[in-house]
Amino acid sequence: MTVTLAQLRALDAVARHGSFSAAADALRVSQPAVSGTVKALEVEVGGAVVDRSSGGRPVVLTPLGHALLPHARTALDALAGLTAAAAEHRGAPHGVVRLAVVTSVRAGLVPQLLRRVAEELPAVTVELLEGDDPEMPDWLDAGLADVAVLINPEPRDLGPGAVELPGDALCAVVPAGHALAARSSVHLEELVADRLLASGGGCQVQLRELHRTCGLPFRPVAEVAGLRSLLAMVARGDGVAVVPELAAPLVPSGAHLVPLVPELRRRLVLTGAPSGVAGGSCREQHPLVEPLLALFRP
Amino acid sequence: MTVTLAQLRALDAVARHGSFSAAADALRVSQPAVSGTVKALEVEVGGAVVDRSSGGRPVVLTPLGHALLPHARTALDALAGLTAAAAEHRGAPHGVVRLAVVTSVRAGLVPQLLRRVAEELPAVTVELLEGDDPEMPDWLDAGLADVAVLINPEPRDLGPGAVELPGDALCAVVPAGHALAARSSVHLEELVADRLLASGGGCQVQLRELHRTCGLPFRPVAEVAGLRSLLAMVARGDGVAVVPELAAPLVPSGAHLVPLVPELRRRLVLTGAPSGVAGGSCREQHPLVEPLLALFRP
DNA sequence: CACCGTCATCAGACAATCTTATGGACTCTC
DNA sequence: GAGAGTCCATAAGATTGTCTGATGACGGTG
Repeated sequence: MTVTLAQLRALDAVARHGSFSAAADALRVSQPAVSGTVKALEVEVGGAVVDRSSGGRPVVLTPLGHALLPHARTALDALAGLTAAAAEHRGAPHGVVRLAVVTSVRAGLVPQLLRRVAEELPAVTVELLEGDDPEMPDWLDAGLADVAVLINPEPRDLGPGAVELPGDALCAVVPAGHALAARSSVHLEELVADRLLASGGGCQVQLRELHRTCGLPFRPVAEVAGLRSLLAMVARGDGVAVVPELAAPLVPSGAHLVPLVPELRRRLVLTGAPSGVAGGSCREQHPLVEPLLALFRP
Repeated sequence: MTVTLAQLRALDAVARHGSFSAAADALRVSQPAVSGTVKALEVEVGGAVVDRSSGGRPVVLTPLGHALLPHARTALDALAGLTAAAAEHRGAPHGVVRLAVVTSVRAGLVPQLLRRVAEELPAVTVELLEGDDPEMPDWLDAGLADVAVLINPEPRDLGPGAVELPGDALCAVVPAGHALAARSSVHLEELVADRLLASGGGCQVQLRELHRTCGLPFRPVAEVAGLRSLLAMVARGDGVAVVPELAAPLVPSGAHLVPLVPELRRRLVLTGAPSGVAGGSCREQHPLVEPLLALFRP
C-alpha cells in the first residue's frame, strides 16, 4: 500500500549491520519479521533492495537500495528530531552526552543501557567512547567524556551521585572442543594447567590478584591486547583465557564461556566527573549527567 | 509506543486544512480515525498539539504542534523522495508537471485526478494552476502550463493524444430555503423568473446560448467574477445562478444544487500543448504529458 | 430558541504484523 | 568430500492495532 516506517528501519538496519539476522537483533524483532518487512519494501518500490546472492556474509544493498537509503535515513532522522523536539518542549532532558566504557561493558551492558535511555530519555543522544579502564578517570577529568562506567573505581574518581550497576564476574573461556567446554564451572587451578592467554586490559590485574590469593603462579603464555583478539585466539585453539562475563556477546562460536571459581566479581559504577577543582578549574557537571544517573539509580 | 507515519500525516493534514473533518476528508479516512490518531500523537509527545478550544472554526496548532510540524513534514517529504527515487530507478516517469484548470474542475475533478496520479505515477508531482477558461490555450502555447483541462475546446487547441474526460452538466444553484431547493430538477424557464446572477467565467457563454435556444431572454441582475463569490452570494440569498456540476464541492451550506433542464453538458478535454510551430518555435512536448494522458485514456 | 457543524467516545470487525517452527542454500572446517 | 553451522525464506497461528459506523456534547448562527 505504502512505505512504512518499519520498512525504513529495516532497510537502515540491514544496511548498517550487513545481515538480516543482525538487523533483526538490533531491531529487537525476529529474523522472519525483518525478512518480511524488507520483502514488503521491495514489493513497494518495485525492485530488489538487498542482494541476497552475495555469497559472502555481508549482504550488500542493490543500487536501488543505495538510492533509497539516504531518503530513509532522512525520514528516520526527522522522526528522531521530532521526538527530541517534543521532549525539549516539555522540559525533558535533551542533548548529547558522551559515555566512556571498556570493550566488555560496551558489548554486554551498553545495549541495555542505551535501550533504557532511548525509552526514558528519548531526546538524549549518547555518544560512545571505547577505551581502556585505566584511562577512564582521566577522560572524565579532562572533559573528554561526560560519564563513564568505571571498574572497581577509587572513591576519589567518583563524581556526585555515582550509581552502582550490577557487577559481573570473571569467566573462563575455552575452545569449543576443549575438555572444560561442557563444564558448568571451572576452577582457576584447572585453567593454569593449560596455555593461558592473558588479556592486556584492566582485568589482568584482577586475574593476577586472583592467582595470588589462590596460591597459584600467574604465568600466561602470551599477553594479548584487545578483548576481541583474545577471544579470536581462544576460538582458534591457541589457548584458554579469563574474561569478564559481560564479554559474552563477543565470544565467537568456537569458544565457550564457563563460570570461574572462585568467583571474582567486578564492581561497575556509572559516574560523572568528580566534582571540585580539577586542573585548577572548577567545571560544571554536564546537565545530562544527573538525569542519566537517576535513570539507573535503584 | 512510537510515533507513527499516520500520526505525522494527521498532524500535517490538520495543520493544512484547519479542521479534523477536513483533514479526515483529505486523508480519505473517517473523522474519528483522525481524532484517535492525533490523540495518539499527543500521548506520544506528551502534550497537546492542536488547540480544540479555538472556538472559531479553524483549529490552530499549539506551540508544541508548531514545533513538531517541520519535523513531520521533513519526514513525509523524505518518504515522498524515497518513492520518487524508487520510481525513477525503475524507469517510471518522474518529475514535475504543471496542470492548468478552471475553478470548478479544480474543485470537482482535480482531487480524483491527483489521487489517481499519486497512485499510478508516484514519482510525478503535479503543480496546479487555476485560471479562466479562455486563457488556458494561451498558457499551453506560452509554455506556462504543460497540460490543461479545456472546456468545449477548439480542435486546433488540442495537443497530440488529448483525452476526453467525463463531461459535466450545468446545474441551477438556489438558496437553501428557496422554493426550488427541494426539486429534483429545474427548468431554465423557472429560473429566469428569479434574480439570476451570472458567473463571469467560461460558462456564461454557454448559459447565454442556452437561453437563446430556449427562446428566453438572458437578463442577469448581476455579473459576478469568481465561482466562489457567486456561490456565496446565492447562499446569502442574493439570487440564483447556474454553475457547472463540478462546482458541487464548493457549494456552501445555505445553497443547493439542482439539475437543470434542458441539460447542457460541457466537454472536458485533458490535453498538452498543440504540437507544431508555435510562435515560430517548435517546442518539445513535456516528457510527462504523454504518461499523464495515457493514465486517463479510456 | 432551534439548527448546524465540529470533535470526542464507544463497541465491533477487520487487517496487518509478529512469533515460533521448519526447510533449503551456502560456506567453512575437518 | 562430508559435516556442521549459519543464513535467509516460508508457513501457520495468535496477538495487537486501527478503522468504521453510530452516538453524544459543545459552541456558533440564523
